Amino acid sequence: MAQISLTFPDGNIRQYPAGTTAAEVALSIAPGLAKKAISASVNGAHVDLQWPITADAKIAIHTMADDAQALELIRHDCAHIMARAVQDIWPDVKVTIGPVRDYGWFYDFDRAEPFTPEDLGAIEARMKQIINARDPVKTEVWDRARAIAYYEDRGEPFKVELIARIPEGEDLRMYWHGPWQDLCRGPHLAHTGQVPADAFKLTHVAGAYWLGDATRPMLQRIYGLAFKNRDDLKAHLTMLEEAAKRDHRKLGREMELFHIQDEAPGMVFWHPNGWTIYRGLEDYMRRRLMRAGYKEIKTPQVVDRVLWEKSGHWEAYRENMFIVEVDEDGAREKRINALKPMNCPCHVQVYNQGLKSYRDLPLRLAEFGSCHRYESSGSMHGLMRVRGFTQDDAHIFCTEDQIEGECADFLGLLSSVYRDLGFDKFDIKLSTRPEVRVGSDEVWDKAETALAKAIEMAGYSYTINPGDGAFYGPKLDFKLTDAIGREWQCGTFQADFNLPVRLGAEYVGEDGAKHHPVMMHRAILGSFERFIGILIENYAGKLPFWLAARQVVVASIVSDADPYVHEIVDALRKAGLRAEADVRNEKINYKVREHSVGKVPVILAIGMKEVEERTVSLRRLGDNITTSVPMQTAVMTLTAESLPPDQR
RNA sequence: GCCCUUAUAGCUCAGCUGGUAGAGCACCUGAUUUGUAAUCAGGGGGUCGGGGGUUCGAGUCCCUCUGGGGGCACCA
Repeated sequence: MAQISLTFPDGNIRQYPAGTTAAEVALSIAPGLAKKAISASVNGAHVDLQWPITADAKIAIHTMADDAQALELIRHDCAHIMARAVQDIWPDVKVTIGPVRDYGWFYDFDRAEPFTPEDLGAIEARMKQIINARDPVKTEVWDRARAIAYYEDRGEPFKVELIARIPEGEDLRMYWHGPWQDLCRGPHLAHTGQVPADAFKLTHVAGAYWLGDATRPMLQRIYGLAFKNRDDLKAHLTMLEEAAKRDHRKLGREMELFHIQDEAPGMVFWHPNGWTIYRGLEDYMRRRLMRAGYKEIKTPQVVDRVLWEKSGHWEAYRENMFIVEVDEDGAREKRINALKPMNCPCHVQVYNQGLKSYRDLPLRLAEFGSCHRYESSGSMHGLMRVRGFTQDDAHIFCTEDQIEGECADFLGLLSSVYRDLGFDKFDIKLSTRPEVRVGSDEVWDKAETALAKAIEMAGYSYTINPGDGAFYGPKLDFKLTDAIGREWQCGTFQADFNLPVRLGAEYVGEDGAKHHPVMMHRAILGSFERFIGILIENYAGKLPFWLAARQVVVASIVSDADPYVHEIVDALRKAGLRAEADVRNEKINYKVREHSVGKVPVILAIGMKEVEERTVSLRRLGDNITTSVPMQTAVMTLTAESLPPDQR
């Protein structure tokens, strides 16, 4: 039998007969390792222990100590065990697919009746029985005809369709968890008992389209979570509870920031507190943009459909536009307008006023543009996805040669803004030319290279999404990471070779001829609504002092202190701080609690001692220590702290 | 838009198998002048998201519309 040589992580090389399994390799090293082994990596591919190794390779044996591999196997086996449990209980349910995802897995089933929460309990119980049975996991490679015949015979049409979608020449692997069988590319654990019986949980049921295609049947998806041990599961559940406490919809109500009501779904009613935050953020962005050489403009919200037809939006996005009809006296036809879904066509109109020279470029037009999009009912979510929103939008009209410089400047601005707002980490994704596109290959080459080069020069790394660019140009997407590790796509920088041509934007070049500029669409926050939602969740409502709606509450302890309380509030307000007096007839405990719950960063408590000494008792949110400071010192300190980051 | 689910006082929630609604907080009034996360007492407040139906009778069952939530699809 032919020999193969396997290279271990420590550099050791050993010879084995071809077809040796990873289990046999582990046993050849040490019986202890064989016992602990759960899977192996062969040339970087994660495979199960039964996998025959047929050629020279690098190999690593994994144990439960290898988190990434262990969790993948546990979650993947959970998916199979759950599917088996479901078919044990309801034999007529059809199975489809069940991948590992996030902190667990899901599995999609075809079943006439949806699963109920009680069903989940029954499934969990059955899963535990399967785990405790320690059923062996077996695998075999089947040929297509046999696999198709098998599934047709068993009445599993989704599996038959899956097989048809697997490329010819690729092995079809069958897995058995005890008597239950599933088509799967693996890898899996050696027996069901290796899945910790107390470290998984079925969380919820949801509908999901077969193959993610809205024209295909809707399946019943069950989501589950799985970890290596009970404590990890508990820690994750606790984390989820913590995340729920940060929910901006909940905090938005508690902190009296905004509300949304039935008569205007997806539209925000900003309350005084919320609007203060909004304005703070807008003022900050305006200063940053002005400093970076942008010119602010304001364009109409209601625009005749003619413009949207010219820009191409009418054809592509009419379904998602709010239409405004006007019945003008004597007019044969109603005039049809649309609420603008985006600002760019209007910005081109501003650009088009007056003849532009190459000397005018780059021209950076910014707008806090109020846009409306008729988002589908199921997609709306608090502030995160709304129908009426305001972008920190701008369009840079420039030449192809200026793309790189503009991109570099934009990167500098974006990273600085994110840092100021408390986000130190963000990822960049470069999406390159799709199959269907406008513009010559030379222009695409130039633009893609310019974007990549600008990122590299700035010292950032990026990933490429090949073919994911818009038809009109390549783009960068920026995803920031929040305090609890969630990612939010906010910033974007997109080249557009199309719209300037469609809407006739031109400039006179050095050569005296007319050219179309490139238009760079760009945003840093994305939408103010959504970004404020992200800020609230990132800070769990405890916004930085400069953004907090109510910065200071001055609370009296006895009513004899009221005049002094008002004097302090006046002094703070005169210094530009957002301060309020609380002279209600309540105990200081009550006031401290209420304003702490309301996330007020600073509470000044005032009793007779403070009145006599002309001091304040200062307490910061989250601390339960108080310090006694002279009133004037407190005003000065807090004033300094209240400066936005760009003004310090 | 699709699947599931949900909609009871300002908020959070209770209301068994159908017989015309309760609690805590909030609010108002009074007492209390209080030292850093909820002082005590009293009071007002909802016809149960809208519409339709079944029934002698519906918050409670059915249909439908609207909104919310969890996902899927969508996201210029």
